[in-house]
Parts: sequence; structure tokens; C-alpha cells
Amino acid sequence: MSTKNKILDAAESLFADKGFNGTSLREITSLAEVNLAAVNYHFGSKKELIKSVMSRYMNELSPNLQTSLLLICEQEQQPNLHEVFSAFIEPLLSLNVFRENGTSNFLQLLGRGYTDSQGFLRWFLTTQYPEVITNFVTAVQRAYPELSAEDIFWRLHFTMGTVIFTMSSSDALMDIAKNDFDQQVDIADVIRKVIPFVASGVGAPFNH
Amino acid sequence: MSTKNKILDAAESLFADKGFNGTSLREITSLAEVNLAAVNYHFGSKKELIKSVMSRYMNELSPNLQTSLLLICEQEQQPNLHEVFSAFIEPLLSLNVFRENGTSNFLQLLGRGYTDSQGFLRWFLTTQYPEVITNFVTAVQRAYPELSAEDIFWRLHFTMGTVIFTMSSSDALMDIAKNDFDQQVDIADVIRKVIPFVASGVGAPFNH
DNA sequence: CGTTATTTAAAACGCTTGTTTAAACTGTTT
DNA sequence: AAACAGTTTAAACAAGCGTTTTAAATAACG
Repeated sequence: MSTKNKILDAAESLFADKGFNGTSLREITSLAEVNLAAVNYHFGSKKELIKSVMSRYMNELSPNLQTSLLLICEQEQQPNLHEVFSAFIEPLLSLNVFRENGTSNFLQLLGRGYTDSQGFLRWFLTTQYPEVITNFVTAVQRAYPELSAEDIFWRLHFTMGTVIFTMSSSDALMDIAKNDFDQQVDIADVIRKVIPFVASGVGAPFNH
Repeated sequence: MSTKNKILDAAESLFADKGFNGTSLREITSLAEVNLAAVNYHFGSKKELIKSVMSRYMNELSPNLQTSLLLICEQEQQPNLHEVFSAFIEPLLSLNVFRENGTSNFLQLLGRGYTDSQGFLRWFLTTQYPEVITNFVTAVQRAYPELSAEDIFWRLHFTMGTVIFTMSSSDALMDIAKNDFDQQVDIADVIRKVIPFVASGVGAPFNH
């Protein structure tokens, strides 16, 4: 495997675990078993390395998610919200074949990006991959046309919060569930549990 | 104002803004206009300062939340989930009189604590203030008895995720809402928007 | 008033951070 | 075989970190 990919792999799992700020280049390069200077040689800076780690996932996920959402938008009958959110399941889980622990790693990284580093990653994602959000909004609008643009905006961010936060701490949560309820769960189970929650949340009646 | 409180105030707003890892003691002491060494003198270490900042809020919030939830648990008729979650509104908003921007600062700190510093703050809160969680679970159980303990566990964490994540990025979200929808919102508005979402999410039917 | 304890001040500590440098090495091309 | 670009290496850089130390200023009390 190339040095570049060794760095990306090591950075990915450390970033997911301890955040971007919480991970040093020395930790990354020693896990990747490459020289410290290799990061700056191949990526230029730590910030660019973070972008590369995220891009690798987004370039894999984005087209799958696009076709999955488009399928829902273009079908004859009106979809319900549960269908819309279920459209995420397969593209997200397919990240697991793309890379070991791909699904949870990616979602954890997403969560880090929203809280670490004061939102520069949010800017990066919304400017580099805006069509993902657009399609998602369209799908929700088709499923629940009474919802105003403002309410869609807020409820989609609530949804992102639910999913991202859950996945950020999914390791800890799965441990607790195992200890307290003898309940062996994996990331696919968590996704199946969270879909009814967010679908119902987005579909909640509103009292203006 | 005492040196100790000047430090606590400065630390609180910086921590909420940039996270625990992302804030240095030098930033804190220079915003507080006190000497650098004062932190270690008064609090012993940065970690203890973090605990102190959180405790100041928890000691204010915890009793209010207790009485509010107890009121719901002890009332004659069965409460619905919307009532249960609404029990948080007043105690949370009262943090705003306790301290400027108290509500959003506290919720942002809570979010930081779950993602920064690998969960030591989660340990701190669940061991120091377990009765808050217990009462909350009891209230939800009364409102939705069909929900199993496992499902309550998961859905309450989804709820925490929604709220904490939303509040962590509430400043950014309120800015976007203002720009895109000419919608002037404050933290109370956000809370009013999120309550139907989480109440509906927790109350979602499940498909076993 | 004088003594003791508490609080602040400035400087330095040792350590880690991201980044840069310059030399050594690798494999291909002329 | 020599020249070459592409990589890797070890060492050093300046800057920032949390913490400690020492001395000066302030407050409390007999």
C-alpha cells in the first residue's frame, strides 16, 4: 500500500476516535508507520489531510446517495418519510465494504467536523457537495408538502444532529446496551433504530 | 467580582465557543483579565476548571429539573410525551436569568463534553447527577409504557443527540435561518421547535 | 503596628504541536 | 554509467501548551 493511503487510513480512524484537534500528526504517522514529514509532503498541511480523508468518503457516498434519493423523487406515487430516510441505509452501509468500519467511521468524522475546528468542515462539505443536500430536501418536500422551507431546514438539522451525535458515540452506546440489556447491536441495528425516530420527528405535526 | 468567578465566566464562554481542547488557559486568563497562574492556583488544573464550569450549571439546573419532572410523574393522569419534554423548557430557559446566554452556553458545553475529551465529562455527569436521568426515564415510561427499557435507552440518546447537537451549532443555524428565511430566532424559539420533533421521535411506533 | 497568611505577578519549566530543512535513498531514463 | 525526478529520512525549527516556581503585593489578625 502506498504511503499516501497508509496515512489516510491511519488518520481516518484516529480522527474518528479522538477528533481532529485531538489527533497529532505524530500519532498518525507512527500508526501508519511512515515518516512524520510524509504528511506535509503528500498533503501539504494537516487541514488538507482532513479534507482528503473526508473527500475519500464523500466521493464514494455521494453518487450512491444521489441515485437512491433520485429514485424516490422520480417515482410515480408520493413517498412517505420513512421511505425517504430509508434511502440512506444502503448507501451508508455500503461504506462498510468500501472500508472496514466505514459506516461508523464516516458518521463519526461527520460529527467531528461539525463540532471541532469551528465549522470549517461544514463549509467544505456544503460548498463541495451541495447537491446531496438539495436532493434530500426535495425528497422530504415530496413526502411532506405541508412542511414549510423553514421547518424543513430546522428539522433536517435536528435529524443530522440525531444521526451524527448517535454515531459519534455509537461505540460507547453499544457497549452500554450490551452491558445493561445483554443486547448485541451493530451499526446496522443502530441505523434501523434511528430511522423511525427521525422519520417520525420530521413528520411531527406543528403548532403555529 | 472575584478572580475565581472571572475565570469561570471567561472559561465558560470560550469553552462553549471553541471546545475544551480548543481553548487554552492563556486565552481564558487574558479574557478574564487575570494572571495565567490563577487558574492552577484556584482550580488546580484545567480538568478541574472544566468540572467547575459544568458543576456551576448543573447545581443550578438539577433541582429545577427535578421538581419539574416530579410534578409530571406524580400527577394523577398519564402525561403525554410532549408534556414530558416541555418540562425541560422552563428550567433550561431559567438559566438565561442565572447567567447571560446561560441556556445556549450550557447546552453547547454539554455537547462539547460528549465529543471532546473522550467522554470523561459524560462519566462525570452520569456519576455526579444520576437522579436527573432516572427521573427523566420514569417520566417517559409513564407517558409511553409500551416502550421497552432498551428502546427508551436508545431513543433518549437520540433525543440527547438532537438537542445537544442542535445547540452546539445553534449560533450558526440561527445565522443561516436569518439569512435564508429572514427568520429572527432565539434560543427559546429553537427549543420550541425541537420539542415536537423529539416528542414525536420518542413516541414513534416500532416495528419488531 | 507588625506578623502571618493569602493572593497576584512575571518568568521559566519541560513538553508537544505543525511545519520546514537538507541530506540520503530509490527507481527509471538517457 | 550518469543524470534525474520522486520519495523517504532524521533533525531542527519556532510557537504554543499546561504547569511550577519564586518574588512581590495585599489582606487579615493578634
